[in-house]
Amino acid sequence: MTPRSPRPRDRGIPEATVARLPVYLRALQGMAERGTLTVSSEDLASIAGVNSAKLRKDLSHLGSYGTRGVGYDVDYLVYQISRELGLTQDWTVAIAGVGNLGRALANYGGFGTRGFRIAALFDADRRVVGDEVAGLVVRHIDTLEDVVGSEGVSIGVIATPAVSAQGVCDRFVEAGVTSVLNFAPVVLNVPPAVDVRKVDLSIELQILAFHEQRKADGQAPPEAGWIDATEKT
Amino acid sequence: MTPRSPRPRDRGIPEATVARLPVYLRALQGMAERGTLTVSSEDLASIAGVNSAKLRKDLSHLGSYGTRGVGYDVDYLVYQISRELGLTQDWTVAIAGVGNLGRALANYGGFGTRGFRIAALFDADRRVVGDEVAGLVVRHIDTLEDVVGSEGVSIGVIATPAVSAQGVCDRFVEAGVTSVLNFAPVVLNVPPAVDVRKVDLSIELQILAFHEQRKADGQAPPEAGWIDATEKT
DNA sequence: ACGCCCTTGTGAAAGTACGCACAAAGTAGG
DNA sequence: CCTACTTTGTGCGTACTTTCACAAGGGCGT
Repeated sequence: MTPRSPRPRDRGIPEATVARLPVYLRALQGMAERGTLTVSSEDLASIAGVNSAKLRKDLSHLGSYGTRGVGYDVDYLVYQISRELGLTQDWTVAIAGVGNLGRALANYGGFGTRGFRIAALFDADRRVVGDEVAGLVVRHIDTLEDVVGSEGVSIGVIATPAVSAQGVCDRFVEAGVTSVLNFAPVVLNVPPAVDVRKVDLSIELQILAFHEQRKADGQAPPEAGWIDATEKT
Repeated sequence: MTPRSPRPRDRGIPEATVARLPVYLRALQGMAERGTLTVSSEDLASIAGVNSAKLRKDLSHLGSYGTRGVGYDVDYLVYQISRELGLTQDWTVAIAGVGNLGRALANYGGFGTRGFRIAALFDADRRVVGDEVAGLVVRHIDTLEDVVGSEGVSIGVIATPAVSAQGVCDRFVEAGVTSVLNFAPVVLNVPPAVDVRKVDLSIELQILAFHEQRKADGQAPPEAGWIDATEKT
């Protein structure tokens, strides 16, 4: 059954909306810094690069925070979106893998303007362990369980080589981490209660290549064509 | 109008499918290296972390490359997906911004197992210009136009600070680049003929935080609740 | 050559997402 | 107070995506 959940408001915000809220938030924070007090859906949408109707529908999922004829109060909207995204509390993050990517992440100042605290950096390479990166001492990966437990890490970032990723992920999960951000080019296996998001540099490039090829196809005369192996060897 | 496009095959592959093809490709390349000859949609789907019906429908957009009762020939499928993604030709890439992230990208060996050639690295900081990174000498950003032209760069990667991103993007576009991969946390403005893809580290973390909060909400008793500013000041 | 079994390819249904267009609601000016 | 103007919030049609379920096709053993 469960005809109506007993919750006051239907908290079912669409995934697509959730993915755009951080974009709106960043745009709004920029406006707030510049002293803008209110903004219309039209203006904010144009800055965020989306359709204004979509923006309004997205925001309507959080509640009716706009004023008709005027627009949205910038500061208030920043607060509401932050709250919805869970940025009014601090999340503790640990990064595994201190190569160039791990360093880039560790130094990514402010990390989305507050909300995230990097508590630890891990690496398996003894030559790196002990180094100071972004104000933190790199720890050996074997201390992962201890540190995750004592620091209360809830988000694990994997910036290791592909072969180590699943192993590190398992250790994160075992230690109690329930969200993982994966930069390694592998599909991670996790229990259903754990969220994984993947960022894959080469996948993005390949998608661009696909569209790039399309453009070239359209402009070139249809003669050439691909050398198509009709035979399977 | 335009009831049927005059093209031989309907080349309209859904965006959602294109985004998954690189994942399948990587899984298949791994199998090929391990000597696997054929694979069923069920098995490949499970490795790629998707539903098997979805996998089959995705592949069906490329053509009927499977054999009923048997599965797909791994090598053949690798070739077909590569071809569709445009990886049978080489794409020339330039990276702007040689901080930690730019270095990580430059050193990302093989870059999706061939298909992409990094032709140049640019930076505005004279202390970095002249350094050798990943076998390339870092050039000053002011040589961007010359190099993009002479090297035939078609994909530009932006790994600069946010403030410089739009400027660098404009220069890329002006120099003839038609695809941009943006790692800076800004929304880029480009002409319609240019493709932009965005990778944003902090957005991904914020999405994770949202879901993390959800989990916490469900488990905690409904008492606490947020301190909700009912008044708009 | 036949029939069984396996796996693909796809029609159809269900679920999401998008964007137009407009009524509702608020401001501002007289 | 009333009218004109602005901008939100949303109902609705359309398009895309996912998933189910099964008929069609092909290999393999006998």
